[in-house]
Amino acid sequence: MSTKPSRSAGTAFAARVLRVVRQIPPGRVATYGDVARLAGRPRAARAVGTIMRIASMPGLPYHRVVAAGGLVGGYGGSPALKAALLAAEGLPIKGRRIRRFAEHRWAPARGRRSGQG
DNA sequence: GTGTTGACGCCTA
DNA sequence: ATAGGCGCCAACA
Repeated sequence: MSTKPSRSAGTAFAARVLRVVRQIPPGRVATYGDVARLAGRPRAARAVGTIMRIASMPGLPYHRVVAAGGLVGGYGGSPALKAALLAAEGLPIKGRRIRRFAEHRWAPARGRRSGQG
């Protein structure tokens, strides 16, 4: 096994980021900072955006990753689409922001992994 | 190895 | 609420 990770969006951090995003359930959202933190790099919120843009995989709810404060943030293609997707999941989108963001903010299962298969 | 860019975060005016 | 600036990390030329 290689002692060094792969490059080009194949880093361990990138894999962790995708893993976290995949855990975000419908109707909930997490911030780039939260994903970065859960991925092991609490200061890499910006890098999270970079990774999602590069290592984007089909099937992952990238639209559920928003900026701090409940701001919808950016999105590949069109931020408006991101807001529309969130609104379609029942989130109270107000312009470029989510109302009562704290109540819709997602948190990973603690103690045990929710992944049961 | 260096410099620039970017789906960010927080502070200050 | 709006605008400007600095710091952080990873990908890319």
